[in-house]
Amino acid sequence: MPEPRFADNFPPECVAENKNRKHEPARKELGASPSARTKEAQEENSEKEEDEGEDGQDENGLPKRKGARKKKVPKARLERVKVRRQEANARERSRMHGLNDALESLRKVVPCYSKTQKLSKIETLRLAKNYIWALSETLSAGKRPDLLAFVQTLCKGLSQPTTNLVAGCLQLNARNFLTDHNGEASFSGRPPYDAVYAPYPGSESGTPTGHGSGGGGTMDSAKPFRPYSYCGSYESFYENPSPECASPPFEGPLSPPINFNGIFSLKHEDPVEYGKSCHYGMRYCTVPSRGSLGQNSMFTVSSDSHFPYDLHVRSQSYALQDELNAAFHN
DNA sequence: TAGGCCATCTGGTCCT
DNA sequence: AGGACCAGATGGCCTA
Repeated sequence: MPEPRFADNFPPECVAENKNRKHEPARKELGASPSARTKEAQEENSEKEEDEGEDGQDENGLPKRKGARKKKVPKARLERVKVRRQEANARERSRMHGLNDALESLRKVVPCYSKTQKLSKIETLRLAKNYIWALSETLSAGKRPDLLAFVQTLCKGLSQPTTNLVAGCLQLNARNFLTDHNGEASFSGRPPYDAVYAPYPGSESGTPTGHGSGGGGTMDSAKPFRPYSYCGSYESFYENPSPECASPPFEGPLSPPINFNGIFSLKHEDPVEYGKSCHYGMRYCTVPSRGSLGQNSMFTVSSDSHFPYDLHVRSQSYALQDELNAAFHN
């Protein structure tokens, strides 16, 4: 039986969503952009100048010498050059659109995806790098992550606004965590599976509790709890001590990633798309490693939250939350 | 209004 | 020759 390849488990739209997608030429007709139009106008003008420049002046306003006169380029050739340039521009546009689509796919699988307030390109890449690193570290450790360490890794090198955004996301979803005596973060409350797939009883909009629906911080205890778990233990295969140093070496096919999205990230998106784009790791996390955890919530979110950008946390007295706040606001 | 972000154009380089 | 890729330049939009 062949080993499952990493990409096999990615949601198809994240792997090959653009494979067969042709950027329709109509998306932006050749030279249709304002910039293109001005450039074209410039080109036309320059061509006119060339045509009219037979006995005109050079760029310094001096009369052109006969010997310095440019060799006249056939108009057909000029046209051809112009057409080729336009085609090249169209290809370049298409290429950049593809790049942006890929980036958008990336946005959807890193923590804190919001349609309304997108991460910038550079922040998306940074967050993705940190995210991969944090997951790798978690896999290496072979145990549940320390929440604080995880989010600190996640926010390394991010701008303050992005850090705040991530903080908002994680604080909200951190209510799903409760710390044990070792300071480890354990999952509690709504399991990731339900968070991704299941409707939300008691929520008219079908919005997950705390996802801006004003759940009032009540935990949903109606659903049977499927504990968050690791899918297996992994050998440590990274040598670099910090994500800032270098990327970890690739040593062969890796197992699918654990889906931390279901725990950490807010998918500020309609549920269908959310499920489509972010569930890829869940199917590998079906073997419970612990029994059900308590329903205690470490965090509550006030009902007047305007998540994720205007987040108010009610239970300021909780220790872990204080830690998080301190970390995020330093 | 300055600064950040972005889309687009453009010319150069490399590869097929 | 032509396409892919890249980086610099430019202008538009948005926000603090």
